[in-house]
Amino acid sequence: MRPKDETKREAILQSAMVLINTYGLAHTSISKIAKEAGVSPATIYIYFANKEDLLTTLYVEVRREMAGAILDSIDESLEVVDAFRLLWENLLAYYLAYPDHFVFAEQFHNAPIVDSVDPAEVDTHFEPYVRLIERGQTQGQLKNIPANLINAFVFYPLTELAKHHVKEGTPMEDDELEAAFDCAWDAIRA
Amino acid sequence: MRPKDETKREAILQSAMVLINTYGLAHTSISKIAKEAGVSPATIYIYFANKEDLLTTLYVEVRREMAGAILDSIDESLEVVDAFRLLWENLLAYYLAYPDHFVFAEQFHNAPIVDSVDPAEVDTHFEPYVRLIERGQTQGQLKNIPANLINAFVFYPLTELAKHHVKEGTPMEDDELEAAFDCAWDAIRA
Amino acid sequence: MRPKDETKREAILQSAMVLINTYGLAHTSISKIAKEAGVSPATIYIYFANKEDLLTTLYVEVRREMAGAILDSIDESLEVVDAFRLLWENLLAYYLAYPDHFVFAEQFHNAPIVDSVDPAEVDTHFEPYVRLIERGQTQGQLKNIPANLINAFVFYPLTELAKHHVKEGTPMEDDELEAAFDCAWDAIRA
Amino acid sequence: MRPKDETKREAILQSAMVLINTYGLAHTSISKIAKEAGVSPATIYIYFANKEDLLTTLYVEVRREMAGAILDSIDESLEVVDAFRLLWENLLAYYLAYPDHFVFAEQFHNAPIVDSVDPAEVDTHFEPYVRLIERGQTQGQLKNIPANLINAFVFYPLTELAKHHVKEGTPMEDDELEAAFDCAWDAIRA
DNA sequence: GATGAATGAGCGTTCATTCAT
DNA sequence: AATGAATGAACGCTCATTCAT
Repeated sequence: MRPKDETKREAILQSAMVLINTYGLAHTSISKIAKEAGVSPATIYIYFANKEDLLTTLYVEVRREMAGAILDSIDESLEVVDAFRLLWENLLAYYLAYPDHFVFAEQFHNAPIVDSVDPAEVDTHFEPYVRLIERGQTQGQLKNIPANLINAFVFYPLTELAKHHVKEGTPMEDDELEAAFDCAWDAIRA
Repeated sequence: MRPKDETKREAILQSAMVLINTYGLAHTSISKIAKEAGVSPATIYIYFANKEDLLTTLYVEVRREMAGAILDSIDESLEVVDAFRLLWENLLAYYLAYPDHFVFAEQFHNAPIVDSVDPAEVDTHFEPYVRLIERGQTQGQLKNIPANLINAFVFYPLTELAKHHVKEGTPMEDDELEAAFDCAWDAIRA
Repeated sequence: MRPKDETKREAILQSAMVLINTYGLAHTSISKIAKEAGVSPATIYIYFANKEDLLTTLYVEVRREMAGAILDSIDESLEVVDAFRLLWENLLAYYLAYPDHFVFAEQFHNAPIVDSVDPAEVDTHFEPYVRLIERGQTQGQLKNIPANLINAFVFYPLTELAKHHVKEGTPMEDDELEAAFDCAWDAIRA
Repeated sequence: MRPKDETKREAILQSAMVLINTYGLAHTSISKIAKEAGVSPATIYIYFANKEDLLTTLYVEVRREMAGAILDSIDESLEVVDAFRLLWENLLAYYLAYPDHFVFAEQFHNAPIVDSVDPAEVDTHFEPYVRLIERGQTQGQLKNIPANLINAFVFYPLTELAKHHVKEGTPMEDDELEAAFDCAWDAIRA
């Protein structure tokens, strides 16, 4: 049977994310999530098979949303550098709108539990990004290096910057964003 | 009276790190650490005030060791680019020798518990690195951008690469290292 | 959902009282209470916030029951001496029926934990007794002394006698009861 | 071998009493007593066989001191009523000087652990008191009732009054003492 | 005699999960 | 679908006691 109340499901996921960001995976229990979401602990088991399922589902959905927000406006007609630039700005806009998503994704990504997520489930959504890199390399605009290296100089530095500003509660200034993009682009351009 | 057994303290810290890397902060309990270390749970409380103290102590010590291994051979007589290059190689050597340290530090760094560590306790040990950046900027070899930006393009990408290879169990090839350094240097050089 | 099982709550309170009377406050743990009551330790926390809440609740309920049993039949139409005599007999009957209550109340009353009970919660139920003393003093049948002094010569001696007989397992003979009442009345009468 | 440092033994007993009066038997551990007394937990086991031995020893010594302070000045040349009056004043003086002793003795006396004390060890010291009662009864000044009844109207009421004033931190006024003695004497005199 | 180190057992409490309604 | 009741297992931590010096 299909669950009735979609808002309840969302409340559970959202509460889990907030608690995990605030107190950590280790101190976030089902009953606390239930209380925060305003439902019974038992209700959570109607929407998710168990705690791990809840957490990994949350991670996959967050990653999917992030990928969509960042990549949806990227298309093959754009110059590679402009595509990267757009991607960069999308990422920034997203982090401003949903800082929680970044913080959660980073925590989860660095915990062993991430291994219980099928990488394909996440990777699929980043497919346009992979194609962008391939195009940049074929066209000679990007260094001819493994994709994960490109990754390491595009996503992680910005993610790190974003996290830093979220934590400090300070906004990211335009010129810092500009400088950061220059660094990233210098790092990977041919 | 019996003197404190320093090897016991080390066994506790080491066991904690291994378990946290394997099962995560959330699934690493005092009694599991004790069992892994071959001591009684009560013994842990002779060496550490409580679980948080144990974890933060572990983090600070790991960071200190990392800083030492990476920075000790850096001195002011080196050209800036050579200093960065040396630092890069030190980092790689360290990660090959102590991959656990990287994995643990990343997990801890991305969990909320990191906020209970006094940043100064960690930052002090990276002071030589900060001075290196300043020198590079005064001498015009580095971009004139905030230190945390430089950071974001030097440490995090390599850390990320290192983590990736640790997880996959694959070695990092010389040419990948070379390519990665080129990216990093291109990112930050003036 | 399942409704709360009131018999379970009672079993917990009763088990706590029995164990405390037998082994003392210091040696009565939640898990022992749970075992004695035939429930899980966790179940106790459905009915009580924590151990202290369980103990103080037990004390207040015991005191309330004692007050009811002793004072309910006292009314203002009785002569003061007859009222005291009736109270005396009620007390005796109650101690014969529920010796555990006396023993527990005394142990609790003499332990520092009693300070965490709001005195008002207990005192309210002894209000008729306070009024009886006031009446006896206004009518000139009782000595004009503070209420706690009257108390000290009415309740505590009998309580002590009752405890003594409970402990020894001997019954209180009619003539001892008679003699005891005479002492008490001689102590407080004008 | 005889323990060397008598002050250490006293410090342990005194610390135990203070902690038990403040936090209760249930929350007073050997290691807390040791810390309060400024010794090692292991040292306590040089002076006492185990925790129970420490506690019962403390109780017996407190009772002995109380008996001595109260009864030493009583001798057979005194009129019975004067003897009771003197005893009364001694008791008051003692409670003013050592309120802790009263509070501890009452707590211990009402806990099941008291059963592990040989009553004879305590009763011996109250022998003069028992003889006083016998004399009073033979001479016809006291009611002809069991000794424990006399007890119940002499010691417990005053003890209760004393405890009350200790807890409230208020002094006992002369006239209250006077009134209390009158009550007690009226209770037991022939 | 005196100590701090060391411990297995137990503490009060919360956990993830299931049950009964 | 949704709930609060219920639980055995596990949590972080402290216990009374002993060990090694």
